[in-house]
Amino acid sequence: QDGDLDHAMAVFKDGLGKGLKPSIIVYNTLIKGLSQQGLILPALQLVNEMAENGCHPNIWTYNLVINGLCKMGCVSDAHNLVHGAIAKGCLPDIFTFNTLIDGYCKQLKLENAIEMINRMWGQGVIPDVITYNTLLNGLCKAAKSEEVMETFKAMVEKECTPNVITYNILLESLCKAKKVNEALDLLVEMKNKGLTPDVVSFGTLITGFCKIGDIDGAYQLFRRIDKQYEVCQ
RNA sequence: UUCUUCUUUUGAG
Repeated sequence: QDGDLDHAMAVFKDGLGKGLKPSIIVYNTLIKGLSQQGLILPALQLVNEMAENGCHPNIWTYNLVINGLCKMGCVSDAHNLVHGAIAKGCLPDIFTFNTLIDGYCKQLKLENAIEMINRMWGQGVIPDVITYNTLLNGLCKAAKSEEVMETFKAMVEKECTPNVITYNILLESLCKAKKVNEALDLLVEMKNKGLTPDVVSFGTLITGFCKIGDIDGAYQLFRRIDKQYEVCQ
């Protein structure tokens, strides 16, 4: 977790040398660390070796490497690894799909992202709030504000309940389209839905007001943060 | 007593 993989690997090898049997959790932890640092080949090497020590990679194991690849922007490699996982009997789960969808969205390959969502339905994996948030964020970053709102409606129709992160993305999308007043309305709407705007909600709005040069509006929002915390405490 | 996925804000050019 601190990113000190050299140390972690040293301890791991030391344990192996002393005849200790690693658990799959130990493997997954190491694979996560390696993958997050972009050390994909060493990570895959562990994936290949672990069976020898009685630990068979599970879908979590593959998800960690898939995530590492996606975060590096190597989404097609990630997609290939999904097929590798399937070949080893590990079926993609909601995490696999959400990770890949985020990878495509971060590359603004939105058609690919949407295609993955369709494929999820086909495989009986139901898109969840994270799936929709991920796609909404991709559409937002691509400045497709109309499609953001359409997708938001679609998720509600599919009985997927938006959370604070959903609204934060919508707020950013509206701010990006310079529709700050609609964003303020949305702040009210989220409260009506029982959701409490958080520090990201306000930060997003304040940035939006600043970008259109409305410093007074930004400052008023800033002062509202204090009020909200007074209510909470 | 969590091994995996989603949101805002930064600098330089």
